[in-house]
Amino acid sequence: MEDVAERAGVSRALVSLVINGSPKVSEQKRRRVREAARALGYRPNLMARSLAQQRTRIIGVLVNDLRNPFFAEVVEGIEMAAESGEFGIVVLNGRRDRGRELTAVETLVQLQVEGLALVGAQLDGDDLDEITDIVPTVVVASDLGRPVDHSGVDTIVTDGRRGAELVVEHLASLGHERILHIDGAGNASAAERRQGYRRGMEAAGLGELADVRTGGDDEAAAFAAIDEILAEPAPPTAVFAFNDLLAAGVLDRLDDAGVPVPGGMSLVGFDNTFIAALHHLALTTVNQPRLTMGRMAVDALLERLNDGRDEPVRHTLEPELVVRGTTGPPPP
Amino acid sequence: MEDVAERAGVSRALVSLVINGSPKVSEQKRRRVREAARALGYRPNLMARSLAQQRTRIIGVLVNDLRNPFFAEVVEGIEMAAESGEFGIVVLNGRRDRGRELTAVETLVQLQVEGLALVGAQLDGDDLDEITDIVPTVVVASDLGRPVDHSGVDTIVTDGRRGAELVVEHLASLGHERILHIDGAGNASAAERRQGYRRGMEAAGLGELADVRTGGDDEAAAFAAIDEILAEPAPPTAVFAFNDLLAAGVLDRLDDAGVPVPGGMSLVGFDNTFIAALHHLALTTVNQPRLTMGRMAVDALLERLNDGRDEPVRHTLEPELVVRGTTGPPPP
DNA sequence: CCTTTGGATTGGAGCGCTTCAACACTTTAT
DNA sequence: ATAAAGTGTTGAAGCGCTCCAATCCAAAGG
Repeated sequence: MEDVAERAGVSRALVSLVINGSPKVSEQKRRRVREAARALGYRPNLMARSLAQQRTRIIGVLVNDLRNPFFAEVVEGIEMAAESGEFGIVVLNGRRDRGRELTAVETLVQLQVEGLALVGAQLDGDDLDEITDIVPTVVVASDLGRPVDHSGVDTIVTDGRRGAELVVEHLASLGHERILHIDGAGNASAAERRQGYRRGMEAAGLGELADVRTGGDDEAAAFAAIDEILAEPAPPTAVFAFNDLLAAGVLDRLDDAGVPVPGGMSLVGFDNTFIAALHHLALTTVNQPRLTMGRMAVDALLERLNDGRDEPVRHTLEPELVVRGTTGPPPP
Repeated sequence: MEDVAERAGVSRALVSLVINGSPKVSEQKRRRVREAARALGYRPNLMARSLAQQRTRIIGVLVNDLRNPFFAEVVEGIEMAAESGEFGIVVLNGRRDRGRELTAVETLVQLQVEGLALVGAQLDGDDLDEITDIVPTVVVASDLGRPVDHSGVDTIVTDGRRGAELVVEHLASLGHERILHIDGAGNASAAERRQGYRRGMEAAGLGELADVRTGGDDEAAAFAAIDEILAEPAPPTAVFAFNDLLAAGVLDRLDDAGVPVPGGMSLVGFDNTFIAALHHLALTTVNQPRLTMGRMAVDALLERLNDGRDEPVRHTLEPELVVRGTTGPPPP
């Protein structure tokens, strides 16, 4: 910067003004500074700028698992919204490991991000106790354990309970009774969907038959559960899997075992990722508006940052059942 | 930091030493500083630290498209390797837009990243002219236009030419002659695969029948091309798609049109993403070792950063044909 | 006893930028 | 003509940290 100033015959302060597009700089000097900067290949140092300016214009994003297309799309939504709000984002990947999530959040805070978006994070309220009154936080696609007492935290979720209920209603209306749920284990939104499943079963008068097996959040997690149920005397006629990835694993395993879908078994996923839409899978699933969720997350942060809102906000989006080819009437 | 120092009854310098784990601090003061830091909820400011230290220990990653599981996994490989090399990464998403890629690279440079990894980037040598002698750069899963004259750039690729040849060999050996390639349009590695396809066709004595249509890099891009060829008098008996996502789109469209696969048409993808492995797709494809590519990319950067290497290096990994269920003999 | 030695601690300069009060120079109003 | 009100520009302080040279202190050596 020094060099640019010298070459343009002005002060460092003036260079700063030009770089930041201040209106009160004469056209002539502006041109000269621009030219000098180009000639010297000058690039402002973002670290120094942030330090001096006491703000970074960065939103930190912690994502549960980048390989899951669902999360990847939420992140894209966040990115697009951040961009139009003149913010950059830094994405850190928890890679399905809670410990890593914790250190990632710490890193983001130290990076002085102005807002924090946790996408599908496994962290709970206690983990975030200190954090949330340092930096505005929004939790997307999952939920903290204790909803109300974190006034610094906003929440954007699809109603997983309702989503699960829709699934059960759909299956029950097709005539299914033994409907099994393979859950998301410790996953962030697993509890909610389990709960919705149970309620749905009860509402359908099938409370007695409710049965939940431990799954996880990727294809492999489904294998054990499927092997198990197929070995039982009275296997279910329908399976509701925690998410699309898991459902894909179920589908593979059923295929291995020679069980036709939906002829021998109906199957439903969750998320409506692009995988579900592939004709050869044609997975019945529950849609979550991913881009919208991302956008709303950023909006929530921006309201705090720009408009000074300070009470927590919670947006619950409506899930939507998407019926495709993996559900049908139970076998006779 | 000031406050911590005061509370612990030491100087700011000593606090710095403790935070950075210097060995020459008495056990007693170390404890007192630690305690004061905890009590005050002190968090070091990474920006200030980087500025003072004149290094960030950050590797910048620019990725073509986060929604493509192939790239997402390469990034995971990079992340894991960076972590064990004591580096952090900052991921920016080009979202399939070359202009955005350009500004993303600029942002990363201004962020003072110590190394730059471009994953599937569309940028070419000219775009990177200035950049590469500011910061060590590695190009992964794609290729710059001019290979040799960028001494600051390393390259990690799977041999796309060979991969495409393998595909054609496979199809030809099954008896196919009218083998069509739906390409990746302007995509980074599209040219290479086109070339391999052409070579393969010639080697198989099918040079005359070589036919390339414009595709893209996601499912939707395939639709027009498929509609087009199905309307022709002598449609191909096999399609080689630029990547798995595109192949999935092809599969859907063929399904719509009632063309059985592989009975009526054989289909091959590229990348061997998890989608290809789904039983219901069972896509024949070409494997790229994604995690390995990510790791090698970081290794290349680290060699420059830590060991001072300064000649360019190029690692070409061997692709591997993965035969699944979408290829078979041509219809009679 | 004084000097060395070496480990522990500190003051202060400096990293590259922003920003604010102060200044210099024009233009306009009086 | 002079004061008032802009316009452009600049010097210098300060952002939160690191790190070097200087200092301090206690133990060891002469």
